[in-house]
This record gives sequence, structure tokens and C-alpha cells, in this order.
Amino acid sequence: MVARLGRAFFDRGTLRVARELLGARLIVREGQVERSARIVETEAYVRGDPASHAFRGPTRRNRSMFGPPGTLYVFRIHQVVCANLVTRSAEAVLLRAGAVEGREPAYASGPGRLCRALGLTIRDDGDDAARGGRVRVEARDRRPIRIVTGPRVGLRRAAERPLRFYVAGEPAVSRPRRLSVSASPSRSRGAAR
DNA sequence: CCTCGGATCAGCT
DNA sequence: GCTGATCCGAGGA
Repeated sequence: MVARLGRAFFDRGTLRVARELLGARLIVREGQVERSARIVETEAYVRGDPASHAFRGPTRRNRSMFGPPGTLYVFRIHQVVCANLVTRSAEAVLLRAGAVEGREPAYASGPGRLCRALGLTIRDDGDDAARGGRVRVEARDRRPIRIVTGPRVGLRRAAERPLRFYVAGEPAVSRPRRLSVSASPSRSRGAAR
């Protein structure tokens, strides 16, 4: 049995959570069916970050970002749904890509495609993934992964901040750009790629 | 009220 | 690489 990631996991620094979510499984229950994906790409949105939806304070749209750690913040942009997991202090981690599990493994490359693959909708906004309802997250296994850090994707403001993290060698990751390699979170600093 | 532009994606050059 | 779709939220007047 795999441990669900609970409140304590999300109630930590956002960069750390963003890195440690890599390899974790995002699971969405749909009646009797469960759809899941291994998370392979994340982005951090932090306090004082002009690109963060929480930057200008709470509104109806972003109120989930001010919820407890582990809250889902789901928003829509250009008719596309994207999902975040809230950490602390109105910071959050955007889930950008995943390896979808099932009889036909597939790659969901991009936050909109990931949500679509798992059936996440705007109705999931505000749900508590740490408590584990329709949506939950399970810890990754112990196999080491190599994490790459780089600039976030698709932003006009604060685009250069290295707040994107992804698993090296994963096909689902969005168009790779400039890279700087770091080690797996539970291991010591590793060799370069 | 009006205007602006976006944490995207698909499709085209 | 670039563009357009397409619409809603945010913010200013």
C-alpha cells in the first residue's frame, strides 16, 4: 500500500514540494474507475511572484490558492483547464505533464492535456487532495530520478525564474529549453547528465 | 461599462 | 518558428 501524500507533505516550501511531486502519482477517481498519471513536470508559483495568480490577492477565481496545503487550484485559460496543488502561504505547484498509466500508457504533455487525460475539470477546484477525495496524490517509489531545473513556460512576466522542474528523459515534458541539472530530492547531489 | 491580455493548444509556415 | 481561436476575469473609468 502506498502512502497518500497528506497535509504535511504540502505544508512545506513550494520549490521543495514542486521537486518532490516529480514521480508521484496523481489519481482521479471517476465512479469505479481510477485514472492516474506519474507527474513528470511541475512549476512553482511563489509569494511575490508577478506570474502567480495569487499575486494581487484573493479573488473569486483564485480563492483556492488561499486554501489549506493540498488544496486543488484548478483554473481555465483559453478554454483549457489547468491544475495546481497549493502548498503554503498562497503558493502553488502547477502540474504540467504526466505519464498516464493504464493498458495503453500515454504521455500528457502540457497542463491542459494532463487535466483532460485524467478527467480533471473546473469542478475539482477547491477540493482537498491532501485529505484524499476524488483526487489524491501518492508518493513516488524509491527509484532515483534526475531532476532538471529551468525557466517556466508560457509566461510574459517573471519568465526567466528557474521555477520549472522535470524528470530528465521523460518524453512528456514540454519543449525542453535551457537546462541545469540537479539531483533527485532524496539523494545527494548527482552527476551531470 | 469597456478594454486588455492570458500559468494553452492546435495547426500552419 | 508563428498565429489565431475564443472567452472570461481583472482592473480601470
